[in-house]
Amino acid sequence: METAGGRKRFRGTGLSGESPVKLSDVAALAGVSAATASRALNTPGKVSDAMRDKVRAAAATLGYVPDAAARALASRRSRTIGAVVPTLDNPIFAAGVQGLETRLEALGYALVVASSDYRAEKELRQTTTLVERGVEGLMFVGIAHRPSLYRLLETRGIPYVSTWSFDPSDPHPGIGFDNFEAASRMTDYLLGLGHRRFAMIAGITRDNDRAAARLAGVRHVLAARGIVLESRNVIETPYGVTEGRDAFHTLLGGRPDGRPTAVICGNDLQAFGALFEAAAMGLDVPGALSITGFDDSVMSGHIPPGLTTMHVPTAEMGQLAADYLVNCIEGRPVRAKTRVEVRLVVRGSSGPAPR
Amino acid sequence: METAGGRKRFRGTGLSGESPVKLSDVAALAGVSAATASRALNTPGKVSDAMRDKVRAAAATLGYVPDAAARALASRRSRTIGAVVPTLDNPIFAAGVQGLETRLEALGYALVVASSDYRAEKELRQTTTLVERGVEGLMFVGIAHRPSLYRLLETRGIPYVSTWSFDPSDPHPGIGFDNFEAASRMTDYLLGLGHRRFAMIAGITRDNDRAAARLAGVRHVLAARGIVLESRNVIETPYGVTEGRDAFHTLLGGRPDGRPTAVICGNDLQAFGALFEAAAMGLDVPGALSITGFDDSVMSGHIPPGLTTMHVPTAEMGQLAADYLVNCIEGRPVRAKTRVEVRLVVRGSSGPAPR
DNA sequence: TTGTATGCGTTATCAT
DNA sequence: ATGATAACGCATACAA
Repeated sequence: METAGGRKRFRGTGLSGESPVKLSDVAALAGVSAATASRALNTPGKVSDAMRDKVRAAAATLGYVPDAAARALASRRSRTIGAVVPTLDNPIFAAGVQGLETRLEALGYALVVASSDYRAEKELRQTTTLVERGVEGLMFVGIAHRPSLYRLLETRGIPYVSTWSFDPSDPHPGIGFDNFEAASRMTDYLLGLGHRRFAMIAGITRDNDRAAARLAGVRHVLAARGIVLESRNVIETPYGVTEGRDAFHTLLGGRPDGRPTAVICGNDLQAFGALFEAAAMGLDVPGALSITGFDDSVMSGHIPPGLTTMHVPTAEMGQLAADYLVNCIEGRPVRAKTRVEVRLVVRGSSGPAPR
Repeated sequence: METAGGRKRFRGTGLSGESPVKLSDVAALAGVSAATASRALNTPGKVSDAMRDKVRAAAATLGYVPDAAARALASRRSRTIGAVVPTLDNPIFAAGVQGLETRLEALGYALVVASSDYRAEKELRQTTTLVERGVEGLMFVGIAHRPSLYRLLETRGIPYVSTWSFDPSDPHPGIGFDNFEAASRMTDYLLGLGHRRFAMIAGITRDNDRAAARLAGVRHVLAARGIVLESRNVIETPYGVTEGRDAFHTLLGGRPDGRPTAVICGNDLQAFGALFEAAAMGLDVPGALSITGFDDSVMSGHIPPGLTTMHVPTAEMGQLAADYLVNCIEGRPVRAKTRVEVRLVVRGSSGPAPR
């Protein structure tokens, strides 16, 4: 099966040759068997010191780079984990992925990312391709996933974690916080300030349990006080500054009386938009009304008058996700559900209700 | 070589069994050979329609998921490309990665990301691990890389592109713009407004050609007009709002006379910081001085009084990088160097120099 | 069009 | 401690 004339060339893609130096070459140069070379490189403890050095030297001089595919096939380990996030365009998720990557890197794992565009269906597809690609663990955002996603993972015994949401009643592993409770806390805070007329600029709740829980949390607390969040005072719109701005305008425009005195936003971007539009409309914040955000992104503390928001430890969740997954993979004990701390950060955008 | 009693169990990591359904199982169920099953799944055109359907049905009922490692080993194709960026914490890079991922997804490739933390040494390490992991192409940010990085890639014939920088004299493939020229243009604009006293808040120039080129561009244009950018008027600091704010304070603080009338920032985050600090210091922008940014991030158009900045098509660069790499990999013709358009966006933060 | 046989580079199992 | 050798699951050149 030898091509006439010698070695077969690898030119599968018409590109110049990839490094043909394989483990057996290293072994040959070192004058040992491939098995020993493999051991010397991967489990140095299992060979003599002289052996180890000899093989390492040979590998170095040859510029040997192991083939991950072959290694994965033989060992059934890819040392790769996947993350499926709504989008990296939201800095909040980007930060989480950064935290995940940093930790994984330290643990010797690579990270492959895919985006779902906030759609459960696409999330499922992306997950499938990641699984095909042999990831050993997966991180998701939120807990609202297609049932078949869980089936796929559980069938194959692939560890996974949801982040951003913590729900004791959810049977799946997760690292996050209770969005409902956090939103409730925010609402309580505003009620304590004397606000009674509320509006909410929420994220799109479909396929997004965080957005839904935040809206529900606000509704719940208000209802408990006998305050109904009328539908005309709730706008669902994508997370974004422009969207927040438009929503705020719609909410407050042409309604001199009965205006809300507190506008709760589903995330900081929307809140920034609300803040900007309020300024454009000549509405004093927090004098005429209070505006709050969610996530505590970098700008929150800087934008005048400072955005009252809920701090979320995004990078930490990513890091914890990395630890959780790697521990699972490597057979160490893990806690299936971890709750992270969120913290209400009061800044200038909120204040006592105008009387 | 059959373990007594039957099938061997895969329990390499102590986890529950991964899907034992392999291509040969599908083939068996369909009553064909593995080769045909492979063809039916991967190159449907090469088998009869009946065959195709039969195999697909079998694969579906068995829940077959191909093993990427085996496939990669046999085909010498991983259908994975890598990206090494300074950090995803900078939304600008996150957006680029998002553009890359979206396009790759459409092209049937997966993306593995790694971060360099703005350090060339780490970038090299990360690249090496990505290469070991079998990526077929690589995207980088900037053109200042370790020489051995290029050697590694060229030795193995792995396609790569740099983004964010365009330098005709650089012999490597790239998609980006001329940071020097862009910074020059910004400076020209300010000169045209009558400014003569300049300061710059630059990014850390070490290992960062973009930051260095932007600073150099400003210096060059000013020098051509006989204006020297004194060192006390230049601060190198990490990209960030707080850093920009601090730098601005240092630059403008305790110097009532001879103050710069134009502060050019290396990126938008720094410019936001400058803007906020100016407000805090009671300095009117653009009345007392002009402030400019770079990148045109989402907030630029919203933050009062609007940030004059250089628009950079981040997502587009990511998308073009995807196209470039995939075309290389699949043997299609490519243009090694692509220049993208940047555009000066004039907003409220800049205006005529105070007399 | 379909089947057969081999090889991909590494790890792991068994001897020695 | 080291060596021989069989998987690992799939793709592909070649034969039919």
